[in-house]
Amino acid sequence: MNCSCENCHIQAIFFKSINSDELDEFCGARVEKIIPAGTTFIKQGDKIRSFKYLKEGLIKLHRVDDAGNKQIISFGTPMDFVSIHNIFAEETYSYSVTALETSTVCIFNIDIIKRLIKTNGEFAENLISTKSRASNRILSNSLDLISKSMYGKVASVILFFHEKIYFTMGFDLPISRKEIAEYTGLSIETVIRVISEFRRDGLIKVYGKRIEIIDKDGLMSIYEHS
Amino acid sequence: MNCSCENCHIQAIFFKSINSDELDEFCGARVEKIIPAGTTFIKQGDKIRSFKYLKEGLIKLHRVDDAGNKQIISFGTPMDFVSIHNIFAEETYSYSVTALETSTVCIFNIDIIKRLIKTNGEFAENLISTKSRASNRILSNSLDLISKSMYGKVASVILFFHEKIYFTMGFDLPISRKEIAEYTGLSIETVIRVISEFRRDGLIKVYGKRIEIIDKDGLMSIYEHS
DNA sequence: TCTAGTTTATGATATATGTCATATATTTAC
DNA sequence: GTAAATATATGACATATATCATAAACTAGA
Repeated sequence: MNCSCENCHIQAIFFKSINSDELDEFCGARVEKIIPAGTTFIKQGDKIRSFKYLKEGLIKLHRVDDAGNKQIISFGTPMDFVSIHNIFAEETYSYSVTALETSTVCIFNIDIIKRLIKTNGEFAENLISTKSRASNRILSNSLDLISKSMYGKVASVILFFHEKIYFTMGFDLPISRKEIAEYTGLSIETVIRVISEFRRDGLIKVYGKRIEIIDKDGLMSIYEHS
Repeated sequence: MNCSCENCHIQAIFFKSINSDELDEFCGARVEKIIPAGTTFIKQGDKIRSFKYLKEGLIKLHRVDDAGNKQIISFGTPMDFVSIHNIFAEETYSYSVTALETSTVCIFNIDIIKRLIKTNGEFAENLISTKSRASNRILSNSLDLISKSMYGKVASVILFFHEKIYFTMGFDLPISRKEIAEYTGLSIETVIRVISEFRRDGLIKVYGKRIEIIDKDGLMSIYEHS
């Protein structure tokens, strides 16, 4: 068992600073796990016992806030290092992680990561950069939502899946209207109504979860001008 | 010039891992600067040339988003390390920093920090923890705002300054109604109206910027139940 | 195949929030 | 100290958004 997977972003981005001895130690303790869509494989409140990396698939970060409201924090692709947001700050996870599509997760020994930080300065620097960029991205998306109207919020979700995940004009939304509501802070009915309005205005076509973007400039203009 | 300031959080929290030789090198290049209230000492888009730490005072992080809207990201006390959110992720700042009260900032050579990360593993680990906790706090506040009504949003601002900054029932708000609007995503008029309503309902007393909390439980209940 | 549950959808209506107008109070610039 | 700018405040009104009700479409499981 090693880390020689061809498409592994960890290798490309994260461990360019690791020498082959370190890589062997690191990957010797690696476990690869396939997570079926819909499975919650990290639970808010659980003790952090390992370092998890999304090798393939699509996941959502979500939490229950102090008032008991369910809330989606962000959506993640293999470019994101699933468990890095909490791992060095807290003993337990402050969010849950659920697979939206069948996903592959690599599970590493957390002590080896911590030892690497201490012994390999370049690794530490790369980890800090990667972590910073990932959390800046999440924060920026969250801040965007605060100041936008329901149209801007829903447009931002559609554009996110188009521009960051699927890259095509037509795609199947991997989340329900209810999840869009949990992400944007809108009510379900408002989300559905805005989608219907986008459809009536010829911005998108909708067939259940299937979305086809017809007027991308129009959507972007709505997103930008709230 | 050294780092022997008695109340320095950097020493207590951040540099417990630094030996005296490293401390000398680190602090030899330190510059201390007094920032008058209202001064913007980090500007969004500026190249990151130094590592800045808030020794004393109160600051706000703010940005102009892609659509050109002014937005306040968070408020910071000396417990926050001002420039760590961007420093290892980007070449330039993605936010501005302005003093809300007269503040003292310690400015360190950024290359020395980067060298310390590479040569001192414990320092690197402490930096990662500190940074994680700070950005988790900011994100959590931002997520809280997304799902709350105007009452919850304004209550959260009042409770923040009471519980995190001044600790007394009576205090002077360090920000204007307009800034509360920029932080919460509400309009100025809505912020003013909600504050007036809290006053009429006997939750707070208001004399311009002066706030006195009369019914803290009531405020917290509003915050929690939206 | 049927039933129960969930998801999507829409209308009617109530409430929350924004916009525009205006007035007073406060701060800033000269 | 005065004028101009900014901040606070409130009313009237328009628009955005939530809530409640209902129904059709779509799953999941027996």
